[in-house]
Amino acid sequence: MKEQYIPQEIEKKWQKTWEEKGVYTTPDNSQKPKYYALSMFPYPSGRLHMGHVRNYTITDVIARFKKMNGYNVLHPMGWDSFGLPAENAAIQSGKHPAEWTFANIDYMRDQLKQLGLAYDWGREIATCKEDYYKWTQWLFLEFYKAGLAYKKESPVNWCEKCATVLANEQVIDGSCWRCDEEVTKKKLSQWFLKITDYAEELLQDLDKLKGWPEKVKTMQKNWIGKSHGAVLKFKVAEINDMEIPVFTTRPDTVFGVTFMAVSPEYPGIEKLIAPENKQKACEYIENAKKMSEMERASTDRPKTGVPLGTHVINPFNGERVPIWTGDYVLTEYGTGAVMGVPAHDTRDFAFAKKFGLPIVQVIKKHDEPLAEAYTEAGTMVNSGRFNGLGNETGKQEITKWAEQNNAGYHRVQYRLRDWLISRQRYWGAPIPVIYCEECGIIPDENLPVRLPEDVDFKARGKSPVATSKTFVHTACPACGKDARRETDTMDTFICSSWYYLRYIDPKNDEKVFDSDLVNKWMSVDQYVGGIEHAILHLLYSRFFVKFLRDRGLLGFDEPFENLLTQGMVLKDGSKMSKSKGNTVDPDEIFENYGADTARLFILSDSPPERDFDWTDAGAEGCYKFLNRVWRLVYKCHAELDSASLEIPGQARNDNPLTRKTHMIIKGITEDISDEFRFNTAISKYREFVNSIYDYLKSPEIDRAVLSQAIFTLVRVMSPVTPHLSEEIWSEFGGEFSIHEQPWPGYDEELAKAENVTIAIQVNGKLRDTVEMPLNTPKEDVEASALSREKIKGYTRDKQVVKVIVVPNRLVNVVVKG
RNA sequence: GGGCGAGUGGCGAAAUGGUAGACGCGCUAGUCUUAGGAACUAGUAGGAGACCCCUGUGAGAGUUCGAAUCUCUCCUCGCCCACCA
Repeated sequence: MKEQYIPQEIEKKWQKTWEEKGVYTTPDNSQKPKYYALSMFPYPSGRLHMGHVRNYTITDVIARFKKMNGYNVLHPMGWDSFGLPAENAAIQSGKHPAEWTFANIDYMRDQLKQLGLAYDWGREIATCKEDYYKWTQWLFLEFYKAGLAYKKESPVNWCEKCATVLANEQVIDGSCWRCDEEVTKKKLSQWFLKITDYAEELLQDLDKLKGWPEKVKTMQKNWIGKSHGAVLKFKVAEINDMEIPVFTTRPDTVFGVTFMAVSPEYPGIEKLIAPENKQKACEYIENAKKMSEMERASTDRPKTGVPLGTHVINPFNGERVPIWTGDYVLTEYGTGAVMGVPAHDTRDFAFAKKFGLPIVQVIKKHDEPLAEAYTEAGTMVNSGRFNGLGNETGKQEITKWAEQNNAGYHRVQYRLRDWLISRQRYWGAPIPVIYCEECGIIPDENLPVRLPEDVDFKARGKSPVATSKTFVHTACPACGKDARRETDTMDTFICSSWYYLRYIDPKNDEKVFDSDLVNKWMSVDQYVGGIEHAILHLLYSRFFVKFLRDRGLLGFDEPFENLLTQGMVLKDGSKMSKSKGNTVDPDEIFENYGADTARLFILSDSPPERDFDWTDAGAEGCYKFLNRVWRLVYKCHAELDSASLEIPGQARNDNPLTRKTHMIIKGITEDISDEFRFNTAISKYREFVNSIYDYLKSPEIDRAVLSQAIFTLVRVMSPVTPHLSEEIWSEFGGEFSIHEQPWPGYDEELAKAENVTIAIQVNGKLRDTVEMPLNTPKEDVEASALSREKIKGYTRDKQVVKVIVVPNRLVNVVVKG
């Protein structure tokens, strides 16, 4: 054995050997129970960052641990490789997006290999490759055939900088999720997926996801945004046969309506404008259109609006109230119109105050006059026959009356909108449809519909695909006449909504995947990734699985059984970013310390869910620890006995190091299997190393005990530091590979200390401690505690009221006087 | 404005009703050394200091024999959502 720990040498060596021997190739047919460990696959941006390192190390340790615990583990990796940066790089450098993307993939794959990740590379996929996007297109057609993919003209989110539309989920604070440009509204004809058909199930099934963080479930729940209420219909006074339906969650307040407000984009709003209000109203509507999402959405902006000069009739009391338009009313939610109840809605209150509209209180709890909108529960007043009802009962009674009198109906409303999937970009999967003058929209079954090469990447406002001379014009598959292809591509989130299914059957060129095989492997037992995907990717993937189940392709409801959302990697207390100049380059760490140090450190200081602060000193410290382990093994390598490679047996239980060995195995096993507490598991590595060093100082050393301790150490370390462990293991004749050995077991009895320290409290304050054998009977513990000199000092002249004994832990003597 | 999470040494953190600060970083002193940012030994919550002792987990109250942990009120920070009727 070498005296020096040289990670760069041993890591390269073992990476090569593992690959050659196919240690991480996952068989589909195995007697062992399956375990699917999955990291969120990366966008091939150029090189790995520390967030990737953390994500993939966490999953890797889980995968290795499960494998050692007898599972047939599937742990694949691939590339979310369509997307805008490749296209921007093409514009800047003149390289084709594919060239840029594949170069990045090659570099990053190499980095992943250097990290020593146990991937089955035979299952690698890239969403930008034909053999993958062919099936993305096929899935689109499934949606189309099921009537869940449709084209519609509507106001959509537009990012000028990216020159494309965005889904609602991709608009963050009124800005583009990718480039931060302010998002504007544009009216365009676009493709949508009808995710709203699954709103209720997506909401209900959150309850099934016991292994998901509450936080993520809450975020999805809020995003889906289910609310119960009623649609109430108000007739327009001036126009026969025209009515304005409103959605409200507070039908109980309908007697408090003092105005009606419609959004500036309300369909048919022109008809509602009286001639004398025309100029002002049109001006206001025009203005609203020009405003950005950001401005529109701002809550601290004062309410604005103009009266249209027409009125509606309240079906409940026959009152005539004016119709206004105001940009606080959202076009896309509910019916695009609201009934104004200033007394019981804060927004309506602000609106009414500003424009001097009446405020009529109809829900009452106390007798004080209203200084602001009263939104709590109470009793109905000023509400005709409904007076005196509690407002919850009132909601039902009002809705019932509306239904009986054709004035409205109960309604469940969701906030979730359909998923806008068209993108006016090149580097994505083309939407496989053809437009024919005669036949209309015809799905193109001749897949893949390949991306053309003859395009102008600098095209703005339309997809670069549309500039291709060879792509656009085609023959209609139905009638053979001239037709044109759809030139938009799909949102890349479509590609990432099903990739975990393709890993299971990555080479299938007959089908999207073999359903039996997928049903066998799914669902993903442990999914690991960043919280930033809490809504977007995770919601879309759940939707895909439910849809594919309904198409008969899948036999389960949810893709991800357990979800771990890892925290960010920080440096000096803030998020690593190029602009702040506080990034750490994984390559540098590999070069200076090796992958095992990087892996050890990124897991060691914080639990995986929490943010992790990268410090150079901490990385250095982990490197020193691995050197310390190496030195320990080197120091006693002549003593080590390869007959003791097996799991420590029950012999020599009188030896404290044997007990420690069993205790450590138990502790680490529990830390990792319960909640992936790698940080506390790693602290036990150190504790164990310290104990072994201490043992070396004892006058007599038992070779078998020492050997068992050291071989146990490298085995429990092997998921975290695979190279170092393999090296030491093989050095002493351990069977190849250490990663194919079973996880060490332990003996419950031996994993307990012989003696325990019992704390002695008086009135809850610690006063003394006493060593006692494990499981000493209560009476003996009590007697010995009371006989201690120090305790006698506290009980003298006082009355002992009671004595509480917690076995193997403490004694609390309660005294009075 | 709403929702969720967190607040413990100089720092990362342990402990989820039972001895607060495991393990580590940093720091202090020492050993070895030409020297050391290497290794090893000892120490390290604050106060007081030979020992005993007192105080201490954001603030305050409560439940309990016993609270970092449970309950209530408040403060601070972080994240998510946000004119959703």
